[in-house]
Amino acid sequence: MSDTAFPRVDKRVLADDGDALHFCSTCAFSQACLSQGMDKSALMDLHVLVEHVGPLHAGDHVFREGDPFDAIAAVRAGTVKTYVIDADGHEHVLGFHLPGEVIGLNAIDEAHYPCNAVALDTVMLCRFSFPKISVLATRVPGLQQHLFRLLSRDIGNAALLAGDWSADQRMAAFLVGLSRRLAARGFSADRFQLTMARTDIANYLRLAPETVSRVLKRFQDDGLLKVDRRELELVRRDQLEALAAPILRH
Amino acid sequence: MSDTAFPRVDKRVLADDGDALHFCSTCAFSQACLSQGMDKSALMDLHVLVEHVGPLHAGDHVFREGDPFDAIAAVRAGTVKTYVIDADGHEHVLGFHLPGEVIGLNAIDEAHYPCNAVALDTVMLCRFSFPKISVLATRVPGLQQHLFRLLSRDIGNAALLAGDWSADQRMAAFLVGLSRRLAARGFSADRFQLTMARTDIANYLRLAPETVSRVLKRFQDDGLLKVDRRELELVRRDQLEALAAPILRH
DNA sequence: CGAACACTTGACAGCCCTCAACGTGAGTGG
DNA sequence: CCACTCACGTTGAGGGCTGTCAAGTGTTCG
Repeated sequence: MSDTAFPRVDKRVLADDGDALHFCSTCAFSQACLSQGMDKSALMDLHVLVEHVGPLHAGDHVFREGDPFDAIAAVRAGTVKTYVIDADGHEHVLGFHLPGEVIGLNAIDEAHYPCNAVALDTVMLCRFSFPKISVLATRVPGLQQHLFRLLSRDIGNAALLAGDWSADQRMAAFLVGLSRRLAARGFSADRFQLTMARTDIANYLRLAPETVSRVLKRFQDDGLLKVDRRELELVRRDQLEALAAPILRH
Repeated sequence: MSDTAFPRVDKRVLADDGDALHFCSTCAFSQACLSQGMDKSALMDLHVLVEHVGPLHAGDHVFREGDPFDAIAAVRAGTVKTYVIDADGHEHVLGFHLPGEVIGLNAIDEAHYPCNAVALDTVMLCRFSFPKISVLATRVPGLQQHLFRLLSRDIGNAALLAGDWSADQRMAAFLVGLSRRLAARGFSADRFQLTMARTDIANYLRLAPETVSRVLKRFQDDGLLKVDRRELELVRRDQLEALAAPILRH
């Protein structure tokens, strides 16, 4: 049996935060609740539906490839890495998921998780039973629409790094993308911690770890950024944006 | 104004094929209708909803990047290529869409099509207004579930070619994938026509057109396949599958 | 028949991977 | 407090895959 947080029975449930109208302000569904006209009764239904899971610690798995799919989850705190191991034993990182982002959407089709998900630091999750949220979505059009949009967005995101970009472009796009997503959640856009190892970045960008090191060093030598271990400061955001522009497309 | 089939008013509507219970046997939604327990009344609703568009001819656009999104479409016949033009003017092919497959799903999030879609040969489409099919999906859980699965599947597909695979692996995965999809629609798995140019394949696999030529030639010299212009025969499917295995993953 | 286009073939170079060695910081036990 | 260990990260040298450039061939269409 996989030692994951989802299939296990003894998941830790925290029910102490938020009331019916203001719970999960950092949640991926809060915007849907507030803006798409979800009424008080629907909000209560979603509140009852959610299970708060965590804290998970670095190295803990949320789910593993092949686990039966029964729930999606919104990251509330920390970073989750999704990845697969290919036939040659090499790791491919599919994505890093920050607070407010949803994992598990790519499992709907096959009814099994097609990848692994692991916590990179201390992670808190909101778990949504997919059968239950689907039923709720039929009664709450705003929620259905939000799910459609989340799924649609992931299609675009998955295609972003598929191009044959240079190592510099990939690294710039990664850093700028990270910065934008952090900023959207209220974190600093110019100074932040890399929660993942160089090897993880390399496996995400499809580069060798050595190349990641070299590019970061060159970016620093060129004054584009300052990097100290996993501490990062974007100095010349404009130049990084310019490098990343063909990938991020806006 | 874009000269596309969707936004235009004068789309050709064909209502001559199929009755209420058997229409669109090649349609991407037929499985949903039949297997997910869609009742007769729901089927009628879907029948009323669909608009048959076409025939489009090679070079005709279904939609263009930036067009306002209002509908998804199932390919009924022919091949549709989706692509974007990057800041440097280079074309990136996002995918080739065969009969039974759905285009436009990646447009839901931004409410505008994020890419272009063009017919590679004579194409017939089933157009579904997205607002309307969404409403119908709230009444027909099987349809909602089918839409979720279609979206989820595209996330996985978009990630397939993202790895740093060799030219041989990419080409093998492309051919095997094409063969499987054609076979699933009742076409021959071992002999088929490439409906796209070498350049299109190259822009899809992120290779140079010259590399596509060279790999195809080498595959032919090694007895893996026979290729004559756009006519293709897979001779050693097992070896191609082996090459593609790490990418296709099953 | 000529032009445009798609495709093929060849020579060469560059980017990045591989392999190897070294440096560094955190945690551990003495 | 210090030596040790180990994972992580950096730096250097060399080579292979594939892109680029160029020229040539074949086909379609006006």
